[in-house]
Amino acid sequence: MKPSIPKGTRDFSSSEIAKRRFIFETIQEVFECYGFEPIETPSFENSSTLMGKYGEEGDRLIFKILNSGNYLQKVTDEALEKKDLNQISPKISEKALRYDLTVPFARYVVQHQNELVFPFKRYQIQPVWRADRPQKGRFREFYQCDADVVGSDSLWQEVEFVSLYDAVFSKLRLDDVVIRINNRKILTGIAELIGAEDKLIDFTVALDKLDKIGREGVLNEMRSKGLSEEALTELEPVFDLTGTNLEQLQAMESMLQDSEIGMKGVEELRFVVEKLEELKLDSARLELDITLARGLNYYTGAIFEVQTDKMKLGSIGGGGRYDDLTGIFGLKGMSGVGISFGLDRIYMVLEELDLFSEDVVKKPKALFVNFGEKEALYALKAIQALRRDGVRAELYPSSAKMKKQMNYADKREIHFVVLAGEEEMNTGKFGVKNMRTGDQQNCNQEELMRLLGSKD
RNA sequence: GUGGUUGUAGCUCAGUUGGUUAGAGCGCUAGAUUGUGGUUCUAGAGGUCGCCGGUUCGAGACCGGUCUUCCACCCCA
Repeated sequence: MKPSIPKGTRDFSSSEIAKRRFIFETIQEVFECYGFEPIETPSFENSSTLMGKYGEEGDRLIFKILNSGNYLQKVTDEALEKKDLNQISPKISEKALRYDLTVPFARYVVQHQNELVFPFKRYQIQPVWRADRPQKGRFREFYQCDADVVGSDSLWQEVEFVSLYDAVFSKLRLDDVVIRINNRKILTGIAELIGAEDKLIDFTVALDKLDKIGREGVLNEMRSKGLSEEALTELEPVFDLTGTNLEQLQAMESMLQDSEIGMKGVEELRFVVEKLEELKLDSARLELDITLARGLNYYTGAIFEVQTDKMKLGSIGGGGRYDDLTGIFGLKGMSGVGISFGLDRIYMVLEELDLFSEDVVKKPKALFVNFGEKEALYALKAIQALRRDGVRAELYPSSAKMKKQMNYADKREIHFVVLAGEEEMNTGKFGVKNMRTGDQQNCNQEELMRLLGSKD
């Protein structure tokens, strides 16, 4: 049997782990700096918790877990005969793998509402699974790093999240990141204005594709979804928006005069944009984009999407406000807003741009050559002392040929090889070879500690 | 879910209109070098050609199916 792993999953080498950890730690540090506290939820939930929360498309992409035991027991012969999946699926599968972190979080908030202090700020860094077809930057198992606040409808939270995005990407030295921002209320307002409220989802999904399929493409898609020519004509000004964020908002304001919800959206966006102009971003750019829609249908206010033009890849982060996410689990009137970082895509970008510094990968500092039982014991005494000082040191496990041991050190890129044979033992010395320069010197244990204990 | 693409040694890949025993580079193991890695030289090991079926006297090559890789769409981080 040829060993393999499932489609869309990956093994990680130690150097990849080191780099991934660096990203995790950076994000985690910033999350905590902004006052978020960690939680974790199970990797699988009851199907009923997840199903129906991500739209029809989402349901298809949820990994369902087959019941244990005789999972066909509850299925009627009739349903089986007809191969009626909608009937069979819920009977044979009652659990499903986590599809994102937001819905489990909503469940968590409702379930633990009495123990939480609101506004509740949590972050969560865990893998999620999607039964998607893998392609560039798209995996079936990947990590999301989420931070959300529930129990506050303050727009300052939106301001904080944009600032948080900026802080993380600045720390990762990934500059020229674009944070696109929009507000669902504006989209609703536009739909209202052109008389397409009932087709809000189709409308926003089509509009979102503007940069991909162009103006005509968008109009065609809207036509095919049943929007009237009249509506499309009224939409024209949206495509012609230009100028700064505030100028565009100005234009939207005059356009949405007759839509109460639209005006609310403009007002909200203006608040966020204005405050961030005062506060200044470090390296990211905040860009108002009226065409930004994002598929998830629970967003009701601000929506964010983070992209980098340094690499052709989907978004590396996204988020938004949802006024009633916990409502479906029975807790009404709880507004939440949150953002997510796509770790795996950020990794790809940093790798592509060669932004990982070399020292994220921790190599052992010293390998002691094994010359035999007595010498090995002598070496291990020094190794123990080094380890107490936090120096990564080890002994070659067997007294193999010198060439083999040296070769081993070389391949693992170990900085120093320490040689202590009979002669060194008798004089209490150690031969230390620097594998990068090839220099070799004799020293006593004290000097050895100083040499290997130093930075690099 | 739709369309395309890929699969030959551990890795990267050659392999002619179908024709004997399927190759190269790198890597690996050993030796040259019994206390010194990288460089060099020599020798060696390593392949049911993704899998199943079909066409043929004969298939790594052609046909069908299936799995896999990567890419695009849908959708998304």
